[in-house]
Amino acid sequence: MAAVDLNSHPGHLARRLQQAHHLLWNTMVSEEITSPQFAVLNTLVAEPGLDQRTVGERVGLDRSTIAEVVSRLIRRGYLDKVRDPQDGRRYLLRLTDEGLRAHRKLTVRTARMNQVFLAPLSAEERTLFFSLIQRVTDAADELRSPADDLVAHP
Amino acid sequence: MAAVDLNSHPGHLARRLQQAHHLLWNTMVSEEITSPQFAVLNTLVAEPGLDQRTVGERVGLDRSTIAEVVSRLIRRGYLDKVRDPQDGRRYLLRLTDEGLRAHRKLTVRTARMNQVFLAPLSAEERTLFFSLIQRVTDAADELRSPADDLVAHP
DNA sequence: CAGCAATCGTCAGTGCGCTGAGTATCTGGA
DNA sequence: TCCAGATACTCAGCGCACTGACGATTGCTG
Repeated sequence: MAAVDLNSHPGHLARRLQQAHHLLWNTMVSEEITSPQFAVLNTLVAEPGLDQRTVGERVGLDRSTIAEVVSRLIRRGYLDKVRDPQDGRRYLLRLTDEGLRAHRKLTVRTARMNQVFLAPLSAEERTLFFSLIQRVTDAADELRSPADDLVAHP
Repeated sequence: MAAVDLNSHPGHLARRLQQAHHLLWNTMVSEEITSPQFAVLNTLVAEPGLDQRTVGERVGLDRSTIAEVVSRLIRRGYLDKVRDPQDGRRYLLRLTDEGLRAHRKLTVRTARMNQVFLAPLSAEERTLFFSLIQRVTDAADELRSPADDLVAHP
């Protein structure tokens, strides 16, 4: 009766999009390393020796989740974790050779997968796809921390 | 060095979009009932007495996950579950009065939340947003079960 | 310089999401 | 009629994701 069409609910669509992606990732990229794990490796390729919290911030994972992801990557030998001698609260993260090799292999495969995933869209549509999602996400993120940059002098 | 821009990875963006949505849902809709739980309630408003597997199919949850979601909804008194007298393998699901009330309340709130969530987009952009995501998702889903409808005579 | 607030990380608890293995039930064909 | 395959559900195991509470370390300030 008063039921709603879930296809007009962005949250529902976001979930389905992620599921579809997860499926494709598993078949085309890796069953070992997940997409968030790849994101962590990728961040550490760009900025080796980053601390755990900052890595989490770069890839969009909270302190608890990044801890779990990192511990799995360490368990599998892709990462090293050492205490920061300058600041005993921090752990500094660095890729192992194995981790670097894994990142190289996965970079190729994810590129292929993204091609397949985005195949239904034209070039302009892909650009639109990215920018629409990013605008919505960024706006929602700012609702959490309203105008941090304007409060540099508290 | 060989690091990639994660913002050109649809999987990464999908995850961030869902996170942003989750955040807004918690603050604007409910901390009790989650978005997938609402999807289940909504499906049963439209089609009361559906069996568990079919509900899962409607909202896009596999057999294991729908079982957990349903059990939580039952525990909180929103759902009833009875064996199908016609087919002893099935469980038939039905909303309680409490479940119906919850659905009504959440319908209003989700509508408000979607307004806020999509606020950065114009009307045409919203339409585009929905259709782009849906086209990508549908295409990926078909890679799993290629042309089921053409195999009606195996 | 002593103490207190901020910061980094861990842990417990809850919930979503998937696969693979196992059980009960049903259905169609030899 | 009986059994072999399909179907519905459960359970165990893994992984992502968040909050709130906690302990350790640091750094600022009185």
